[in-house]
Amino acid sequence: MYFCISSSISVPRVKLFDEEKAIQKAMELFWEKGFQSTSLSDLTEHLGIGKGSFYATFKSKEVLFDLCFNTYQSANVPLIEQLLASETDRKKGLKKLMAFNVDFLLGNPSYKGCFIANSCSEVSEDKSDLTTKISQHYLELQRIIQKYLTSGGITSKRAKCLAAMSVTFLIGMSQQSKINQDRNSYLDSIEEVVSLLD
Amino acid sequence: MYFCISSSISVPRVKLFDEEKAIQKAMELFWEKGFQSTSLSDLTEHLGIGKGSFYATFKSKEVLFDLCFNTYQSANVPLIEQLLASETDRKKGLKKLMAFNVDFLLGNPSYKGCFIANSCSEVSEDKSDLTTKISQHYLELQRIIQKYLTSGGITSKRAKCLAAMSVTFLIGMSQQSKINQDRNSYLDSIEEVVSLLD
DNA sequence: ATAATATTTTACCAATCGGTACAAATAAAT
DNA sequence: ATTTATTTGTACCGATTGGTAAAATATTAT
Repeated sequence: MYFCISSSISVPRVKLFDEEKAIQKAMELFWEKGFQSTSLSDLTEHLGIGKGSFYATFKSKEVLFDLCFNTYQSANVPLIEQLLASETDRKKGLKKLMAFNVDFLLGNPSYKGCFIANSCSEVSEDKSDLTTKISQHYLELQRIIQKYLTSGGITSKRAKCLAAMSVTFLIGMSQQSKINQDRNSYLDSIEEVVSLLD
Repeated sequence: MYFCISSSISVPRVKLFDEEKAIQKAMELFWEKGFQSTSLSDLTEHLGIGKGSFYATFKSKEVLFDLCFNTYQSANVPLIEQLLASETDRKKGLKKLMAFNVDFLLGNPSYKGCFIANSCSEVSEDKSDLTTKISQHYLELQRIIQKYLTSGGITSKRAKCLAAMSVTFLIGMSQQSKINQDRNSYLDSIEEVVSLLD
């Protein structure tokens, strides 16, 4: 005698596309075109899936954008920390970070700036959550740089100012890189900025 | 004896709305929302005119945007030149320019950054003319600052670097101001930047 | 093979997009 | 007041927007 409690459970077909890779692709598209200018058609076409699959896996365009934001952020922050940790000389470290940013911005020919810096242009009165996410990202970035400088012997107050200034400068390069791709000019500017650590 | 060639010329009604003021209003709207996110309905509603009048006076949304760009630019460049000219001490002058920019960015509660810096986010592969316009604006701004510094005794090479760095920093503040309105933080950063002139 | 179940495609939704055509309204000159 | 030129508001255009519903498809367990 069997106690067969709802025995007929069938496991159906598995997902045919890799969700992680889809987010990655979506991120690249949002990165290149921005949130507003990226249409559902753009997304489904670029991801190679239909609308039904899109809304079945990601609830909406905004939710997917949020996922992309998180993906970008969680990939870049450790990169920055690691980059700074690899250089004990504080001036060289900050310079390396900024030069890396230039390579990052001018590396691919699409000139799409930085995903998060670009997102500053997508904020509106009804997207306060995005605003806070961006804000917190830059606060974290500033905190990382500040900590790096203070641990190098710079006073806390000055390190905070220099870190804030660096973040602003990095954002500036991100935005300006869409217009001006003069690599040497950026490197010269960086040289000036880091000379503040002399 | 008269030579009356086509005598029956009637002068019709005059325009009912001030085109200049309309451009001004449109500029504020584009400034606040960006080009893409500003719809024709937004424009006609905000300008208080119908669609017919809109396309009769301005050929298209893009043409109007171009007019707004020119208006903004031709209003701001002289302001910057005048501001620098009013201060002989170079460090104080640069500081005044940047502090003015902070006031400008944080002055109104809409947090809409700088019209031109915002426009960097509107460029796409089919808008190369906008790209060049923005590029030329920043080159001019850089040239103004560079000239200001060289005439103050700074070497040409260094003045160029400092000017480029200043422009990047100004763009950074413009973009960041949409997210972070910590006025004192910006002022501290400015203090660091201008200390390069010591 | 068949049943079960998740996925994907297709068709469709109302709303809005930028832009056009045209008739009604209006003001100046006669 | 009529004519004339021009601007104006209204209606409308096809295309596209983000999003939904359900039918069709594919895959696995039985």
